[in-house]
Amino acid sequence: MKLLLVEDSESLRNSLKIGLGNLGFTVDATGDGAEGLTMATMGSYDLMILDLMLPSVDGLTVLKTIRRKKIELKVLILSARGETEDRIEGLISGADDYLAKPFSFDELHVRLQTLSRRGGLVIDENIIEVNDFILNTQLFTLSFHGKNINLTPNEYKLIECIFKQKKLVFSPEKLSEYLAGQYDSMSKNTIEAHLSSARKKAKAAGGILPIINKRGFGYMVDQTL
Amino acid sequence: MKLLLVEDSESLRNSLKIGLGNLGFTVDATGDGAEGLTMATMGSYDLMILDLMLPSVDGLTVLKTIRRKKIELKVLILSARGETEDRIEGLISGADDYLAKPFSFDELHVRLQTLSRRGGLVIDENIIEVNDFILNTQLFTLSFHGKNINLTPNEYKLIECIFKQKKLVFSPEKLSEYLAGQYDSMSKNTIEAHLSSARKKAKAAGGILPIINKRGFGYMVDQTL
DNA sequence: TAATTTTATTCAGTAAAACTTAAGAATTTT
DNA sequence: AAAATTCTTAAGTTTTACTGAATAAAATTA
Repeated sequence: MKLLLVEDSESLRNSLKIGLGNLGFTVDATGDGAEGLTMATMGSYDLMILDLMLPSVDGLTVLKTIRRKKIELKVLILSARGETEDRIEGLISGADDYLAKPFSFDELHVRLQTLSRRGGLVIDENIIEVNDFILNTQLFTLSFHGKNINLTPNEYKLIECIFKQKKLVFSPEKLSEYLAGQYDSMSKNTIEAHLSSARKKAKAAGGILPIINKRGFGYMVDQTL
Repeated sequence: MKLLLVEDSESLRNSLKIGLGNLGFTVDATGDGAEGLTMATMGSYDLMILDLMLPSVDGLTVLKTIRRKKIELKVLILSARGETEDRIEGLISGADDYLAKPFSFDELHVRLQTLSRRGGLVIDENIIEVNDFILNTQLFTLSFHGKNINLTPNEYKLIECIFKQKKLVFSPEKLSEYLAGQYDSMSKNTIEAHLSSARKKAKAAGGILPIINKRGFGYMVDQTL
């Protein structure tokens, strides 16, 4: 699933690139309208995120050109000017969706999902979503609201194991076996320490890791949220 | 057994999600008609619970689209408008069943069972039902009318032991052995205390724990109810 | 119905499970 | 080999559960 990101602001561009990467998109990015246009023409992208405010060539012009050239591409417009005027003109010009700045990463995520579903595209089967946490089992990353959470291998494995089967309770023994392999094991406390560390990191990213303990039974995904 | 829940009201959606989860369904939920439609198309669901009143796309439209696309899916319609008019139009449009709001969780449960039986689907072999109590031996949960009852490990084990064999009387000694293992035991009174606590919790959830004492022999499922 | 026995409940002390933090060991990277 | 990261263990803390004694409530029997 290839995505082209055309966004002036370098900081936003970079953070979006990482966040969208975690969502399973292959992201190319540029801050220049003209360059974005040639990239859209040359590369075979499925989706495009297009800022209206751009140097060299204006976003609307880029969009109009793309549509004129009949390039098959879902375009999501991004704009700092939240006015209706822009919205309408943009959509008329052939945008598939519109998002006004400032926006949350989750909002963008939902829009992209809708866009790609509408087009019959599958984003990625390696993504597990729980609450607003996104686990990428191919990149081995966990993110929250587009923000990366840096996990150690064992922390990652724990979360993967639990996230993969949302309706199962994993006893510490099971988890230990999962982490250490069949012929080795680690203490219950080690599991606890890893989980604690992972929870701390999730908290630092602004979220609460949706893994709860069922005292006496084990750990599972928090279904109540 | 995958179930798709499309319901506008967030509170109802969440409580249904938990309740249906306890019944052994794997539940995905959304409040948006368009999203529900794409989910139904993409994911391989066995059952769908569909509210008629929805934002973006109307429930009936969703249903008609699903039938037109020949998606194999049992659909149960939910509606706040209890009118016959709707009922008929909905059923004609291809719904498999219809439930008018407000409804009890048990009513919904029965309908779903009927639907899944008709379709040759097995809900879950990890569910033990006694009266209106539902014990999920995979999630280690007990619920009553869709309401969760939080049990401690020993309380859970007691109920599991007794529920699993509805026609057997378990002496306190048997139960003690079941809880503590072969080489340890607990006093008769301890068993009584756990049971008492569990009964209290069940009562707080609005029900009466269907476990009775056969004086001089032990405990068993209450068959009279 | 009063006395007796059995079962239920409550409560408080004790025990155990889980969480956190920190520090040293093991591993990997540079 | 040094540095950095990660893993494991231990210890302290907090939370939750278990247990048994005391008491209350039922059921049985006399």
